[in-house]
Amino acid sequence: MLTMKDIAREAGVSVMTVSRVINNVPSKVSEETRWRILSIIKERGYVPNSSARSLSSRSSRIIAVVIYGEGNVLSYPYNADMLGYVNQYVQKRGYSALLYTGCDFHNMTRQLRSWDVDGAIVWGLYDSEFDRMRLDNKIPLVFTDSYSPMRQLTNVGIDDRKGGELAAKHLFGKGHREIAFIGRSNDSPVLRERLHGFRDALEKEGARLPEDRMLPDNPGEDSFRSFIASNKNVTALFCTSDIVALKVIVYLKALGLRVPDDISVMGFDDLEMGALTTPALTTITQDIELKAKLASELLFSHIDNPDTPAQNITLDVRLIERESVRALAHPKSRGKVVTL
Amino acid sequence: MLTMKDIAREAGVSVMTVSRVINNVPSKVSEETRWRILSIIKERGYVPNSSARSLSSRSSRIIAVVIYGEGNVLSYPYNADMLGYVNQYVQKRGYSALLYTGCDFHNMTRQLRSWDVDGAIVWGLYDSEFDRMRLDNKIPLVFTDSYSPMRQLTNVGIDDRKGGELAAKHLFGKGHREIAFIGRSNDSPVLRERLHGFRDALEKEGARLPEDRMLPDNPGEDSFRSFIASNKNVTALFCTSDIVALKVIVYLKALGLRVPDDISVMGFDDLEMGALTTPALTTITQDIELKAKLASELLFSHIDNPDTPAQNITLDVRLIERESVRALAHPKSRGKVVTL
DNA sequence: CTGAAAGCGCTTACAG
DNA sequence: CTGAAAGCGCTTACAG
Repeated sequence: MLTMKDIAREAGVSVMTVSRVINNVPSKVSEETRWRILSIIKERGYVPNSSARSLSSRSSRIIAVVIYGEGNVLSYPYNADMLGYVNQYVQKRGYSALLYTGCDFHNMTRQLRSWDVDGAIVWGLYDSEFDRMRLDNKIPLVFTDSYSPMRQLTNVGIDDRKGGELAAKHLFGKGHREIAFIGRSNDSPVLRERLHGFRDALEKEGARLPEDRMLPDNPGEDSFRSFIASNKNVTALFCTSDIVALKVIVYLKALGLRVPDDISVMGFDDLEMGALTTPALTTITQDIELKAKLASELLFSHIDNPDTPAQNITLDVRLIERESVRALAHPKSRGKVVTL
Repeated sequence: MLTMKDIAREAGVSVMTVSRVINNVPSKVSEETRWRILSIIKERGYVPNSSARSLSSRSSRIIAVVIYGEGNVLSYPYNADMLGYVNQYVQKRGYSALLYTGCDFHNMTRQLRSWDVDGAIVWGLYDSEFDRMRLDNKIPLVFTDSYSPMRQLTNVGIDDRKGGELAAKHLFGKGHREIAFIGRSNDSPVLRERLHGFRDALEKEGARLPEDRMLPDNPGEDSFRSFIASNKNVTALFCTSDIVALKVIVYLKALGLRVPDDISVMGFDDLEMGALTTPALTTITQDIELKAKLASELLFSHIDNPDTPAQNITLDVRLIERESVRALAHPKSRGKVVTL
């Protein structure tokens, strides 16, 4: 391996001078020696050793991206998109991204510590886990979509409650009164917020969302089928993710129900694929790239200046109307009534 | 930061003994001291510093995952899926995954060298780049989907040619004679193979694929529109990726053409979303998880034993018939002829 | 079974 | 503008 010492010897200087040139310490090396050293470095293809650098400077220039979840979390397009954008910002700043996925909390913390990462961007956990994560690590942490009540936590989220409201108002405005919610969860504060926004807006309009009109986050085909069978007058479904919405549409098709002619379906996330399906999905959109950008920028400002105050940013959401929700001529009617 | 020295002092031993316990050097430490040291480590939450370890042992236990491409490469589900699986295998082996995406060849090589990665899994490049990548780096490299003619290159790919053949036979078998190919590329050997397999099989059946029946990999809506306008008797399209197939279906819909009633469409990749659309996509499937697994295993066997011979593995592909291809009653007819 | 010494490739802090 | 010394936290190689 080519080391700084080799470059120094060839240039006839000490390693310190080479180090200064590499780290661009301003006006501490004469232009002439700087140039000479630079050309030797280039010629030899010398690359400084990051481990040595990390060890002596106590800064690894590594950012960990932690996605908490089971199985292949990247097969969920939202996670993949986020990671892709975050990684771009991390690289642009000259840092390296270390990927960690899984549910092994202990192992995760070990990784962050052993590599002495300069910071981490984290998502996929629930409240208490976020907190534990913060307490276990003294490095700058930026969370995404956390609803932890803890103070001093830097987070970038979206207005999940408003997303739920927008969905409710849209469906109601299209004449729907008998509506079901697919995405009930006791664990996920994100889904809880979407539910509350949705239910409150519905009640404000004079409609209701009883307990038996809710299905869990990712229902199997069987439970979905019996749900539909016992809720024959439901005319619209709000799913808290696009993936679930698309699955539900497939289930409905198997039941002989057409979307949106027989029943309307809404999603949440605005994944690219939602625009490519038939019918194209009406959904709630969030700006994933902006979220990734802000999370990265917040992290770097904490790294550059540890006194940066904690911030909790909430990004706006918007409704994207496409084709999967139909305007109801006669509220309360479902069935093969074609309205064109 | 807590160091080995701290643990050693507290246990009343030298750092060497602590090191031996941590690295599980067999039967070199008495059970009693081992146990004492272990409990102190646990109690204090000591985690060895990976940079120091890497520096002195000349093994970083880092695997780089390099995805060559512009923009957010992870918004393409295939890349995301692969990365997710590879990362799982890397973590399972106790290694860390460093992610590198982009097109900056020079920068990429610097990263691999500066972190002294133990190996890398690479995809997304074209032939000559694969070769340069190999020559520039002396670390174990496993490629994916490379058609580099170079010897001594370890690669896991799929039978792209057979994929093209399967598509051609399927469309022909369904009565299609006037068929177009969407995925022409001068750069990508993968697409070239799919084309050759497709065209050869078509010609063997007695059909033809003239030059003006081909469109580039990711055609814009305008060029696609004029292509369709000037090829009115085409009854089926074979797209070399599912994403393109789904986009094409949207374009067709905008033109008032229904899939598969008016025109049939096939994809390639078998992305999860292809099963969730209407019509569900008929496509060529590959086992991404297996590809990731084999690539990881090959890499680790090269890391563990540098004398492992280079291998080039080709995985099989299969046709998945869903709904986007229609059986033609009367070959050469296109239009609003409903056949039910 | 255990330890003292040297060294991995850098940077920090000090001196000139 | 330049350099000699010390040290970052480990492991390797040797000695006992």
